[in-house]
Amino acid sequence: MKIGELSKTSGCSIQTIRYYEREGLLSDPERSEGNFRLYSNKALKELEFVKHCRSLDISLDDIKRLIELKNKPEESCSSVNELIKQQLNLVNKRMKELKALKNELQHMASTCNSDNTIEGCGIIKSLDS
Amino acid sequence: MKIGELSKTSGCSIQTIRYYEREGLLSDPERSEGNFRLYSNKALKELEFVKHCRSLDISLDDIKRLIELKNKPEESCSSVNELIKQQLNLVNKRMKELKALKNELQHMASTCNSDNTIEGCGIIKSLDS
DNA sequence: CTTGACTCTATAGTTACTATAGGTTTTATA
DNA sequence: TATAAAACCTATAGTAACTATAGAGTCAAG
Repeated sequence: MKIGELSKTSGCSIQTIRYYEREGLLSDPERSEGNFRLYSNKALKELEFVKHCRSLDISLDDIKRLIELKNKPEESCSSVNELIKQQLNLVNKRMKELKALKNELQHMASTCNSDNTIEGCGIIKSLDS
Repeated sequence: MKIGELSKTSGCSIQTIRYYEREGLLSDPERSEGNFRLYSNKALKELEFVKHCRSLDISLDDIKRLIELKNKPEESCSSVNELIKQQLNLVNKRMKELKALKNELQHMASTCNSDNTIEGCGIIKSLDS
């Protein structure tokens, strides 16, 4: 299939597919006589792997590492595990931050009386302090 | 005070301060004879306002809007309230995403037996599906 | 009067894409 | 068969919010 079809099947934009290729996350596809990219089902699988990783917010660099590891099936998977754990740490950290953030925003919103002028607005006041 | 001192007092890097100035979030400071930026306490307050907003993940564009609103003390503060509510929505949305993400990552981590080879690694398997 | 710390501007790099310009190839229609 | 439209190509620039660098000027201390 050509890139347009791969794009529709995978849900990745054409530009993103070409970008992943440039970044070395997808293997170089065959080319038609007119230099169009030609993809197999294997290529679709590769792309879906990347997509799945991205949906877990794994960075492109880390995805590259995972792909390399995938290609060494005899090695220990402890590095894969390590990577996932680190990702989990990142997520946990970000969640904590977001919780604190949510609390402050909620508190701020509660201090606003919409009939007020900005002069007396509790939100602006709390941002000022 | 000069930019170095402002940087230390505020905890913002010198580059960030200059960047905020370029972006119109800080008013243009006085300059010394040798063209060094000279800041007052008012400037420090301005910077702290921006910093506080950023700690709430409010975008620079939105901060600009808040600053404009701050300078119209007689207007209704409903737009300020609206902005904060939208910010809260963003945060809530992101938190939901992160929760889903965390669940999947945790599940994945649990399928890994560190003594395994990558061949049999549950993490890679679930990323593949 | 020189050294070193500080500051200046302008520019490029970061992440993960998205968008555009300008050109080629393929496919569909007249 | 001619041509127009759709799909594709590469290369480059833009996005957010900074951070880092190069190369130069300024200022205080010894």
